[in-house]
Amino acid sequence: MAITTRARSRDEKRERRHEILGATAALFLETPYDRVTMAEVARRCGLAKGTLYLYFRTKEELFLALAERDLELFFAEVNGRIGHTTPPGPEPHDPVAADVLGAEALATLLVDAALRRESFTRFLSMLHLIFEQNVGAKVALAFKRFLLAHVLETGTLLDAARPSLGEGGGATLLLRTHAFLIGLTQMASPSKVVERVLRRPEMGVFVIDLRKELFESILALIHHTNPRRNS
Amino acid sequence: MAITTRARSRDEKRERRHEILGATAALFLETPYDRVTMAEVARRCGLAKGTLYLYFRTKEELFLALAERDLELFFAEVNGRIGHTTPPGPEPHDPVAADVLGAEALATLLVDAALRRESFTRFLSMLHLIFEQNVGAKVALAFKRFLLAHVLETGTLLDAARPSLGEGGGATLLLRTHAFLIGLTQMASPSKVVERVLRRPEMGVFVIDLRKELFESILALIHHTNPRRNS
Amino acid sequence: MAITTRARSRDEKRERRHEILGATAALFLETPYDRVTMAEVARRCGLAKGTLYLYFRTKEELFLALAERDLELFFAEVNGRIGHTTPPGPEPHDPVAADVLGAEALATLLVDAALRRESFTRFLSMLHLIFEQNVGAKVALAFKRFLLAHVLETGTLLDAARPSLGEGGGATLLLRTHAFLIGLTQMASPSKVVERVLRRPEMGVFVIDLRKELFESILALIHHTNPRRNS
Amino acid sequence: MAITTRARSRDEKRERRHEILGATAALFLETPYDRVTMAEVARRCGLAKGTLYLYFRTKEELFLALAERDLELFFAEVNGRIGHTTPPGPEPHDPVAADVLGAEALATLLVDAALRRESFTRFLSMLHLIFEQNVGAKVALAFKRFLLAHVLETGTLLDAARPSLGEGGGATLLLRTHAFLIGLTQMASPSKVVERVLRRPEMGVFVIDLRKELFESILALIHHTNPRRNS
DNA sequence: AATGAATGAGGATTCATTCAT
DNA sequence: TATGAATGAATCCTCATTCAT
Repeated sequence: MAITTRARSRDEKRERRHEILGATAALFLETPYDRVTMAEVARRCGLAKGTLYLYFRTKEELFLALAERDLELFFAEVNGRIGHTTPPGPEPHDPVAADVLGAEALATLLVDAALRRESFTRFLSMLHLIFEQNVGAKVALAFKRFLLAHVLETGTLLDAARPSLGEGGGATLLLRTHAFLIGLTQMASPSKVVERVLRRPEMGVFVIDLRKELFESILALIHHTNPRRNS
Repeated sequence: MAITTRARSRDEKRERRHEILGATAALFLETPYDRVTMAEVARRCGLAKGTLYLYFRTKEELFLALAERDLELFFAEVNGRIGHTTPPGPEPHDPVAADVLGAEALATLLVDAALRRESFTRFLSMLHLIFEQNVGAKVALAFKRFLLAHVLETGTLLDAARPSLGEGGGATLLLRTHAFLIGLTQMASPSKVVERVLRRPEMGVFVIDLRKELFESILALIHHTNPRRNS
Repeated sequence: MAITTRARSRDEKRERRHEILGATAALFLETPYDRVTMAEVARRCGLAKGTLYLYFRTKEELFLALAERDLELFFAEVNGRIGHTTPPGPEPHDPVAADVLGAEALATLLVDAALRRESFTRFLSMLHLIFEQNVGAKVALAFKRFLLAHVLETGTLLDAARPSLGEGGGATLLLRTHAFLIGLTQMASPSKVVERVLRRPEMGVFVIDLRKELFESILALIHHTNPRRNS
Repeated sequence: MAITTRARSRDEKRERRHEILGATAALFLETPYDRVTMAEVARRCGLAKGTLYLYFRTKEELFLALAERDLELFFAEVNGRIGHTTPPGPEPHDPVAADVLGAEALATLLVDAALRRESFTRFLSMLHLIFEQNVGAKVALAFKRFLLAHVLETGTLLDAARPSLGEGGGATLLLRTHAFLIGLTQMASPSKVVERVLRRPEMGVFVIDLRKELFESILALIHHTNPRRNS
């Protein structure tokens, strides 16, 4: 696993950066955020601790970069699938003629994109924690700008594909999806201790089918975001 | 503020416990969870550090107790207001005859109860973090049982007051509300750094009116949880 | 060496503080400042690292406290010996009648006080280095005030004992002594490597008799500080 | 500023060495010694870190070389001005007939040479710190020999120009000047924190006019170094 | 019941130096 | 000669928890 070659070219460096992100993501899936140590990340990469700091200036920036990567994949998938939406067949449940994208299709799309990578949801719910730690204003700003650009872009695509969401409805839906995703994840991916507790039969109520819950809730949000729906 | 007397009787001890919880809550509202130290909690109470451990065996138990207290208040308020619901006047927007509790009234009720104490939402969103740290199985089980009892009880009350939620719909609605509340809180109560970033005009999209967002989303969930609604 | 008892009373704590200072001084005499680690200091005291931080908030404060202790002893000795100065016998070398304290006596006094503790001079020459590191404005201010008070007090005593120094001449002399002491110490107490180099016969010029150099230089300063001397 | 060409010839290499020294000096004037990093030095030169090590084997050697450069300039200036000393006019203040160089002229000369380059004094006071770190015996020896040669040479010139200093008095005066310079510099060029503290009105005693102090003290030393003076 | 001194494991980060290219 | 990616040792400080009084 030890890395013998030096990342000299721009591509090699990008590759190495990628490796670090990969190792971090893998580790993070096994361990809570503040138990993830830079030392262990380095060990997993076969790199020295100091080397990590050539690629990421702080632990927080490393995790932020990881979040960016996953967010990018998320938005890319959403965008891609909006583009490939099947033509506007008649859709009884959705009376607005221009809605290329049916409510259920949209919900499915968002759920799929959100749950494709297990790490994605964990990162989302860690973001605020990271921001409370050692993040400079500059980095925070850059991250939020990155997020903003994506939310606006994808939001606009959603608006176009489903006008019944209303002006800016796409962005709003994305944010609400985000919020719900965070909340559900925290309930659905419990710590070791809680997991054991939830195995007891009486705790069935707390055991959540993340996909199903997310789907139904997003569907509800989609319907509700359409103010004209019930008229 | 210094406490000089010993808490001898059961009541005095309960009282002291209460004081500790109050000080912790106040401190937690000013500081991120992992910056809240037992030393500072003790200082605020006018107690010695060691004394805290007479009342709570670990930091996590202290916070769990705090969460319990707030959850109890939350459920009490919800229960109380369900009980006082005005009689079943005709409600055009809600065709199910037996629904004593209108959708908007229910949403308002939940939002009010959730947002009454500022600390409540912060605790909810910290729960998973606490559980990932230093909580014994016993304590975790106790807490979840406590929560379960309340969810079932209040869920049943909701089912009765609004049959259109369907069997078990009340509990489900509570859990979904919980999830959404967590997610929204994290988005709506940013860290110092993020807060400054969000003051920029272009970041308006990310600035959230917690009450409004919560209300609309819960409303959507209520409507959607009622499968018979559109028939 | 391990410390088993807890320093409970005010006196015991003062004693423990003292022990820490002692261990630090001893260590500092063997090792350059930035090789002195808190871990080693703790080991020498038989204390845990964390315990040090109960008595000193940072490494810098520890060293500043050490400097204060030595400075206090220095000024105490100077003050004491000024007080005990022999009565104003006729002093051919020093024509100013009121000068209770002869030039050579004064120089001897200062040199003795300065060189009594080996650590003293090393601290003086480290002070600026410490201040360039991790010292808060508050602590810096406190230290300088402490120093100021002593310089003024002892300066005034000197003025009284030797009016020919002129108004404020005592304080000036102290500061110049300080400066010369720093410079000479750095030349006279070389590092291991330099020490070996200076053993070579040709390097004799660089080998300094600290006491003699200091004495002669201070004497020169005393004479010069007296503007009336050559009239 | 980036350096693109390779230094091939001996002259080009000398030139490059010079550039590195210049950049280091500039940086050192802004930053305390142990905050000066090789990385930053390299950045300022427009060179890679590794390249520095082609010219200087360690950080300490780099600083030592810098000190040498400044010392050479210092001695050159002193030597030059001794040579240009005005012929032995009658000098009332200095009765020794052969003294070509008046006491005040000599003091002025030394002060001018010492304070011409701001970096000089800072280097002097850093020397001991550097020697306590990572300097090999060989390098230390070389440096001390360099210094020795200059001290002896200039000392001899001084002895000749001012016989009243006594045999070897020139060298002694140089060393004492050195010592005083070091001490005063540390008192007169405080760190950021201390600087702010010293702005307070009550701290006036500690604010030093380096040139004036140095001049007066050197003058005192000159007078005192002349044992025949008062006969 | 209350105290608070003592503990000590734990982790991020820096930076001089090396060496493969 | 020049590069700069990689190294990894080295260290300060925090803080939940314990336990002797």
